[in-house]
Amino acid sequence: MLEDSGNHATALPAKTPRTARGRRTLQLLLDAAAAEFGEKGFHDSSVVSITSRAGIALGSFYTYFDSKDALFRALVKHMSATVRDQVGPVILAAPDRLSGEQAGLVAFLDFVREHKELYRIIDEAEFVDPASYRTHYENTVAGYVASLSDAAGRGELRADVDEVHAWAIVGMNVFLGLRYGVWSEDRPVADVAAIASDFLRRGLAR
Amino acid sequence: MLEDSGNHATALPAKTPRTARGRRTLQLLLDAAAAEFGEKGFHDSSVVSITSRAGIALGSFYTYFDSKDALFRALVKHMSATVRDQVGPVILAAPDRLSGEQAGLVAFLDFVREHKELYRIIDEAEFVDPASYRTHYENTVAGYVASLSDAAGRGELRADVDEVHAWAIVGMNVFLGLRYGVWSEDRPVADVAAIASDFLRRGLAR
DNA sequence: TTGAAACATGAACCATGTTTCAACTTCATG
DNA sequence: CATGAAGTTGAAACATGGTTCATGTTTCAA
Repeated sequence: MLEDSGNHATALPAKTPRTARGRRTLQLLLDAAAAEFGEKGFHDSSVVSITSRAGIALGSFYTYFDSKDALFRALVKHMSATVRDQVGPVILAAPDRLSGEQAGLVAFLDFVREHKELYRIIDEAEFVDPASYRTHYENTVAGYVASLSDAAGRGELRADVDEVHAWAIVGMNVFLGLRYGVWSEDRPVADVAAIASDFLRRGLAR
Repeated sequence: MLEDSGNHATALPAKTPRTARGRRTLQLLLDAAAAEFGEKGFHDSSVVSITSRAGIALGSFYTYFDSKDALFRALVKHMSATVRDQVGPVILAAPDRLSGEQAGLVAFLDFVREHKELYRIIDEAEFVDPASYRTHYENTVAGYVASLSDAAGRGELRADVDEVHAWAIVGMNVFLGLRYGVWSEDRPVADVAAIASDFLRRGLAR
């Protein structure tokens, strides 16, 4: 999925508001930006349009962010963390890694359907902020490698699990999210997850 | 992989050159654009920079393309077709679908390592030309669904292959290409393909 | 109540980059 | 080798949109 283990701290904007009014304005800005970037992408979005959508003045933007780039980066980290917080616990709660993966995929697809702007934003980070894009996936995969190794150690799956498997699974999940979450909802989330999970179960069986 | 079955015809620029000089200039432009877009992405690339890299005058650009967008679109279709032409035959030449997939992945990873700009360009199409991005992958998957069904019909793999499998495989290949083709060459192409292929073989076995 | 810090405003500034165009050169062909 | 079509040129027109700033308003602790 899309969770990573990046530091939460730097996800906050450089200029933390000190009053209730400030916090409200910041939230308006973040919501407007998520909608704007999700609809039009980074470059076709403008600070003018974001602030007008948020119902605040153009100049106020720079009270909260140093630049349009900084806002985008903050948003990427924020969404990245949100997905992780939504999906991570579901995987952990399962009795074993493989059924956890299935439950996690369900949670992920549900989340994506509720937040279709996720992909536009995360994917565009490849161009706006390449380093964090790469880090995002490397962290995600690192998490998979660790938990797959653990599961292998417990005898839940084949002993020779490899980093290649982890990248394959992440790629699979990302594309299933794009197709069955963002582009169309023509198949029930549970069905997609069941097929993917069965595929994975066989592929990783002892 | 990234091949699609889109029409070759529209991949050509609107203004086809009529002389040898024209064809040479067009090629200079396409090469310069691939390098430029690959390095800087669509928005940080400029027509000025592309033409200067190609060693031609700014104004000449509009002899060959109606706009910067049109050039980008032409390039996406061109690269898309190139990958398909490189990988497709390799898959076809194999004795069965599963070993074809392994050989195809090897060919794909080799190609990506030689053309690291591929991802920057194809992926950015999601923002510059969303319709063709989606079409690209839908066509790719449609090809997979067809050939997997055929293979299932021949008894090479499980009878209940689904579109979900195809999306999973495509996602897997895309991410393996990104990680082991573009980002790092720390593992031999053959090893990556062998692991992925074994994974797939088990997942799709009868 | 008060004053200093936080926040809000939007016109103006500024940098960048796409596209046009009219004058010019090279090419292909009868 | 003459002629029109194809291709070339780069300065200038044009458009866009990020960022700054001087001024005004609101908040909140003392």
